[in-house]
Amino acid sequence: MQPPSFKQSVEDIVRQIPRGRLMTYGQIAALAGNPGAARIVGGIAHFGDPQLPWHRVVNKKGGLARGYPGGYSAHKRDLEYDGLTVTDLRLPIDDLIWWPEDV
DNA sequence: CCGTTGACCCTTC
DNA sequence: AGAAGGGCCAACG
Repeated sequence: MQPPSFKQSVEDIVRQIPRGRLMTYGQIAALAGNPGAARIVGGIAHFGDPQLPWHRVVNKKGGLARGYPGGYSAHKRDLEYDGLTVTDLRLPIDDLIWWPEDV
């Protein structure tokens, strides 16, 4: 059987991000088998499955997503709904970053 | 098949 | 500390 497409892998990973935890685009890309394809993850975020918790995906700086529908406010609100605290459009990713292995 | 695109990342000024 | 540029690679038309 053929390996799942990159897009498929990314969506599968995002789906597993637990509430209150975060992952970076580059991190997801690497787990999906393509380190460096962080931009692709962003593209999937925009055109991929809207049901997935994309609000738990942030960039390496811990900053909110640029093209998030509704803007930073919407993204921030969704994160706070997960119990997180957003300060100045940024997050303490060092403490919130999550890896599937942490399960 | 080829060119363009992008919710990024890294190095450098 | 912030701004600018180049690189990266799959998806899409």
